[in-house]
Amino acid sequence: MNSKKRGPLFPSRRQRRVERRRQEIIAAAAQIFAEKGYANTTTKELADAADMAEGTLYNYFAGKREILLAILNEMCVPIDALLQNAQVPKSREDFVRIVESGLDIFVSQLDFTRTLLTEIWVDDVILEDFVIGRLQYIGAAIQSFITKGIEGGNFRAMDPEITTTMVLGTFLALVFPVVRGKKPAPTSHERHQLAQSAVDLLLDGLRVREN
Amino acid sequence: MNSKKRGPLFPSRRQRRVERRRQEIIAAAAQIFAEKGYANTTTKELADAADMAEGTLYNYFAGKREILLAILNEMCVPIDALLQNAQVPKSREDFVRIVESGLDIFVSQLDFTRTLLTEIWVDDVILEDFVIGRLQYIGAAIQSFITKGIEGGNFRAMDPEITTTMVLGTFLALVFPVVRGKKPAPTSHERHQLAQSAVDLLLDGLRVREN
Amino acid sequence: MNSKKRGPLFPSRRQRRVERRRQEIIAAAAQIFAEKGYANTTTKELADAADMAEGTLYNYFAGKREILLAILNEMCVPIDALLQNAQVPKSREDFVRIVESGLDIFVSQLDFTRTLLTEIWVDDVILEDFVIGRLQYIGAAIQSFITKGIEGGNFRAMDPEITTTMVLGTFLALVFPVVRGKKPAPTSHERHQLAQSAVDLLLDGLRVREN
Amino acid sequence: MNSKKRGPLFPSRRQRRVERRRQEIIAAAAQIFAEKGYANTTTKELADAADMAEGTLYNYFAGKREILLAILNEMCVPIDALLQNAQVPKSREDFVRIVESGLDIFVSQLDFTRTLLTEIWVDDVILEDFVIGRLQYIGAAIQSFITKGIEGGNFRAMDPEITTTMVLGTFLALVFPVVRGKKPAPTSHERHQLAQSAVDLLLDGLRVREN
DNA sequence: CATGAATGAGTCTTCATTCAT
DNA sequence: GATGAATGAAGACTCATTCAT
Repeated sequence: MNSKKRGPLFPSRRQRRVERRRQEIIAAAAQIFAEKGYANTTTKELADAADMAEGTLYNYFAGKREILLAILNEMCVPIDALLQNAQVPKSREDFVRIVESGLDIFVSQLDFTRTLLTEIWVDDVILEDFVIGRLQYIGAAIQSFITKGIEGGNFRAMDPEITTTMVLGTFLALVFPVVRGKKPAPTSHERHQLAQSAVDLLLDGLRVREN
Repeated sequence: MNSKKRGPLFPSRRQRRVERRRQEIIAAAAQIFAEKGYANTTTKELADAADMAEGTLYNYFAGKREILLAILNEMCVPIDALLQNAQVPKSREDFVRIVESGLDIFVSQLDFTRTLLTEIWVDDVILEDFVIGRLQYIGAAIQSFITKGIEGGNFRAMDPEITTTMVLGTFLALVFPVVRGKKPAPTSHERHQLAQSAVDLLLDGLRVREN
Repeated sequence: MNSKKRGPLFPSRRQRRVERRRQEIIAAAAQIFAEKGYANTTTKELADAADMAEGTLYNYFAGKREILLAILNEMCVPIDALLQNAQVPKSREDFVRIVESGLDIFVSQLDFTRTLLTEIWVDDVILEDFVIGRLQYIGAAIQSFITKGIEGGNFRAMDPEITTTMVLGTFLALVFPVVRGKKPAPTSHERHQLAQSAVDLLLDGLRVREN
Repeated sequence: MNSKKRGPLFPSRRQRRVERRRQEIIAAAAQIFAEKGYANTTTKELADAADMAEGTLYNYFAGKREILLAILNEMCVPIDALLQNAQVPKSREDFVRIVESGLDIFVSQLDFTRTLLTEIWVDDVILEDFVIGRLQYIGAAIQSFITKGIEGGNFRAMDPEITTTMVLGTFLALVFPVVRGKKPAPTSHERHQLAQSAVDLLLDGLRVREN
């Protein structure tokens, strides 16, 4: 068996080294991309940030764009894990927990987040490959949650789509100032409170219950 | 009176022609910038889109970046008009009307909107000059609205900041799919309904009133 | 007879107007060329300096280069007059007078002088057409002057060529700081003294006559 | 000791290679600049002359202008060496030797000389940085030489300034035709004779000593 | 594998000249 | 004749990618 092309289950020492190097590049690149945007970043800057020569980058990635795609793939790993594990929420606590987990992910890898949020406005492929499917998945989950609530007599008969939009938008708006460096990243505790407030507001609204 | 340098109230024929030409360039450029982003757009493409030679652009703008800034300035005119005229909402209807007006503006100049939303992730100057001040203004207005509601006993004592975030985020999330061409622009009627739903959801929440 | 193309002896009113306009352009252009050099001057600057639109220049000159050539032609008129009138000097006074006249010409049209002196280092055609012939003419005159002096027993048997070089070089070095704005233009009186000193030095040298 | 950043005393192989390449570029560029002048030379021409791609130039110089400045700096090295070593001349032989050395320098790097002489008419910075100081230094030395001669009773009481001008001008006029390709570069022997003749003429003048 | 010099297509910008008004 | 907007070729400079060492 060719030791150079063993599968990922038993990576050779070299393969592990390669993988480590790729991670270093990805981390360094995410930071620069986050600061200046993909198009305004030169491969020289990437190489410097990763502390290697420009040519070396090309031993690990086919080109600048592949580094970007690798960053976004990397970022999707924890997100997809969350999406897979998360059940459709059955209680307010469930809901809070999921929102909080999302915040955790986005905040714990701010550079990746900003890189993604920057590119989706410009790059159709990225939007398609990394965002749309997941948004639809999330949207479906939320809608299912709402629909069940309506059927169970707990929720008013709101348009599920606008509700979904509201949840996602709130999420985005929470992240934006942090990503743009206009607010410090919230601590773990603050993230919990943010998630609670947001879910609370979503469920019960602003107005006083008159009864 | 010197007809060549009349003020803006009585623009000479030449000045009107220049202004018209600038508008043509701005409109054409906004479309391209929206499609590909500022950094990925060449001046050649701008010129082609405006149906003129590359050099001609420079008779009307000092450079590529000035075209971008002109676009954003242009976009801010109706926004600022709305912000100036809008009173702090006193009723649900007020609130709906303002949200609806905002949607009107963003949707009626989608290219400008997308150009702005694309650049704020990357360009600190643009974020600072075109967005932050206005967001603070809007945020202050919303907070004032909420605070009054709380004082009047109509609103629950929510953190005004998270509420503001929710409003703005919802707004952003409503616009995003349209800007990215994933949804058709809503009709005037749809915009009204969207505004109503969003305000309704914000005020009363998702849950059934139990009384 | 075609009144539009009458010869120069009886210029029509229009032709005089054209000539006047050309002179205005030439004077304005010489100033700019002197300041920034031909290559660094734009036609826009020429037009502004001549207080007309860019296109108008082309009604009077075939192009930017023709303006330059016209300047140099203009400058040659008084020079050629001097060269034609000046006799081979017969006395020290003759010599002083000629040098002084040369200084007069160069100083009285400094912009033209600087323009010429700037371009001869770069432009072979200009060097050939405007300078070389005249230098040779001057050189021949000086040599004739020297040769006669030698024959008459008044001058030592110096190599006439080096002497010519010395005269011309002195002339150039006198003009340089003025042209470059490092010294004010000498007054008429100063020019006379300069000419006297230079001729004196040339004739009798630096050393004390020991007899 | 870090072999990559050793000082100039022990340049690493890389540093030597870089320096060699810079010298190649400088030599090639000086030739082109001399032929066409700085402003009329394109970076493409520079690259072709140096037998490399346009972009490669920018690995060694920050821009076109830096190449020009490097040329002039290069040219100043031997000049400054001469100026530092040369004593104020005490004898005719001293004087001849210095003039001859100057001719050697200018003639041995004709392209540099022409480049310099071309730009000083147009470029104030270059005039200031590369010429004026050195001219003043030379002028002061000549004046000192003359003053001493006057005090020692050997020289007539000429205005030292005009004498300085004459020396420098002669020098310039000697160089001009060679620089402009109108005369072949003088051989070493000819340079010696030129220097002798010039100094001789300067000291004793043209006229026969009558005693 | 690492390096970084070399490459040259591509970018933004300038400007001499033309031409419709 | 006068104007100045339009033109587009050309220029200085950048940068992703390649490849010899």
